[in-house]
Amino acid sequence: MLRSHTCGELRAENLGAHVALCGWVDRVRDHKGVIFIDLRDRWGRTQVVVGPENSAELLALAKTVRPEWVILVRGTVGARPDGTTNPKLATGAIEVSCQHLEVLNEAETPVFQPGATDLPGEEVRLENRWLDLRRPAMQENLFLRHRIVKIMRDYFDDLEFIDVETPMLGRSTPEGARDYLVPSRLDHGAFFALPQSPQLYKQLLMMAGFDRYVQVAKCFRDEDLRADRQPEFTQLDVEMSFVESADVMGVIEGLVQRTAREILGLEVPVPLPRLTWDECMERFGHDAPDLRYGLEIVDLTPEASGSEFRVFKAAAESGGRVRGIRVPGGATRFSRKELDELTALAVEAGAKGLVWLKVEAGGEFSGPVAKNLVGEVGAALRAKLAAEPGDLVLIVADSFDVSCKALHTLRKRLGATLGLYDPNSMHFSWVVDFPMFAHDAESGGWASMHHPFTAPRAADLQALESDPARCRAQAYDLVINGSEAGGGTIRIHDSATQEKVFKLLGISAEMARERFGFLLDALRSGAPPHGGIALGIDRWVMLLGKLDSIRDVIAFPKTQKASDLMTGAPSPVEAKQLVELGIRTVVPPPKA
RNA sequence: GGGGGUGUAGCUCAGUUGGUUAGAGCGCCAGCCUGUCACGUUGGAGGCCGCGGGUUCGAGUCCCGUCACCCUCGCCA
Repeated sequence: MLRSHTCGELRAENLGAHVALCGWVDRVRDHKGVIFIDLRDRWGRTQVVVGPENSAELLALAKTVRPEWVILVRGTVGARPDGTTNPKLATGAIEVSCQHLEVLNEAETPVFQPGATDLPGEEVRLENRWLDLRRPAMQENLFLRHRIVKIMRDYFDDLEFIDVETPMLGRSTPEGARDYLVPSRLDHGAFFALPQSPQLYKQLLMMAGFDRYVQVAKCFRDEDLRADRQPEFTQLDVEMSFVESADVMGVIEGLVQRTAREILGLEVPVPLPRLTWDECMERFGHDAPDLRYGLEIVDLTPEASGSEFRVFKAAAESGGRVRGIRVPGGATRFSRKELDELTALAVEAGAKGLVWLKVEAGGEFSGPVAKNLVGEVGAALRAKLAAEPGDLVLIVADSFDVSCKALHTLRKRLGATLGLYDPNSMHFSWVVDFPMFAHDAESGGWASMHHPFTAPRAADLQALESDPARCRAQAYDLVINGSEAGGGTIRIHDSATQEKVFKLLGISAEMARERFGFLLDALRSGAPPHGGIALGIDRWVMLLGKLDSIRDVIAFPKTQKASDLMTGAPSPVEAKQLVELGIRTVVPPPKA
């Protein structure tokens, strides 16, 4: 070991100790006769002093040192003179009086200094990720990630879960997200797919009798990216045998509790709040609502259908809904321009428009369409909304889906701009009883809401074929602050039900046999009831770290176009490689 | 694929109505400086104004196209 201590551990107790420190030069303050070097490593920063008591050679050498050089310093821990201690630094009471300085490696002037105050743009950070990762903030993020994953592993180990690795090279399934494909060299024209999740493998591990499985699993989905979505991401994948929904949720609640306690010092009461999917859509318009604030959606369809107001009437008569949000005290908080912006938001979400109404001191509505909502209809609406003078009311009249989308968008915007919640607060909850199926716009048939292996509620088993839309799944999503932080289901454990579901999804018996024959066989070979969940580790770390981007908790993330600015991946490959794989590329001709 | 934002010195940014030689802070280089910690101070170097085309006497600025990055809708079982 080249060093005796790290740059973060020396304190007044170490006074007089002879120490050796290694690290990066964070900053140099050259006062000619005395030179201060801030030495930085993973653990912190320590001030090194070269002064008049040192030889001219050492002083001269210290003068040449530049930021980001890697140096070794030997010296004595000394107290800083009165008035020169630095309370901002953990090591600020002491300094190391240098007796020996060795340059382990010089550094070219860095594109940016990790110790600088202003953050470079993300493009520069990603191109020079090794420099970006030297920044204490980024190191903190990765330490946090490590701690969270460690808690997860310990927690499940305590509960006798077994960590099993599953293949990266698997079989492509056209359902779900787009696959990342890997060509087979030994079987030209055939491809592996990288896992979207280890779903089937973990189910097979249950059928193999492992009972409790856990894995920190890398997953791949070739879909467009967002601030909280990367093409490759990490899930804490969990599966259990002989369980019902409540058992899986209970286990995860224990993990939430332990993580919140150890990471945030927060006591989370369990069981966590549970909302059904239907309730979520009615009250919040979304299946992962942020429950840190109110602004709940109120259904005004019955009240509005009695009105002569064309917009409301049309929506109600065509089977749509009239729904609104009351913004307490909102009447005076929004300018006309801001109300226009809210309208634009609603329109962007698919709504034909937004009705906004202010409740005047006299109790009447005012606003562009208020004249349509006078008298009894207006009174009924206000009563349903519990609207009081000074309130703002936003109403969307449209199909249920559109009203959900528009009102959810508005609710989110209002919650943030009105500061209705403490951004540092954390709220955990469950959303349960998801529909089994949703209409698939592409095929016109049914598509799995979760995945094709999800078990319906026992009560809905009969409705599976007669009324699929009504079927609810034994599914549960963990929601943190309006973010889907995990989701799971109880799985189908008998082949008959599984075949029924495949059929409903338009997967013929032959297709099912070809793609999932092994699963159907395994289901017939003594499959225990089982279920599980997958937690999005990247999102957990982002949320617990109160960060805005998933990229800040991933060491080497990709851009929105799924490229790696540091390595240049993806890149063209040599023709020889393609020949070996039996692949010919079709590059679109350059535009004229 | 759609909508929005950004792109000017190594970094962060300013740049007026189209007008002479494109600026600032930080960083870099050099000088001065024995207690600083975002050290101070003096001087200096450093520009494909993302790229291509156009309009114009004249373009960082206006127009068209294009690329990259970010946010977002679709998409993400």
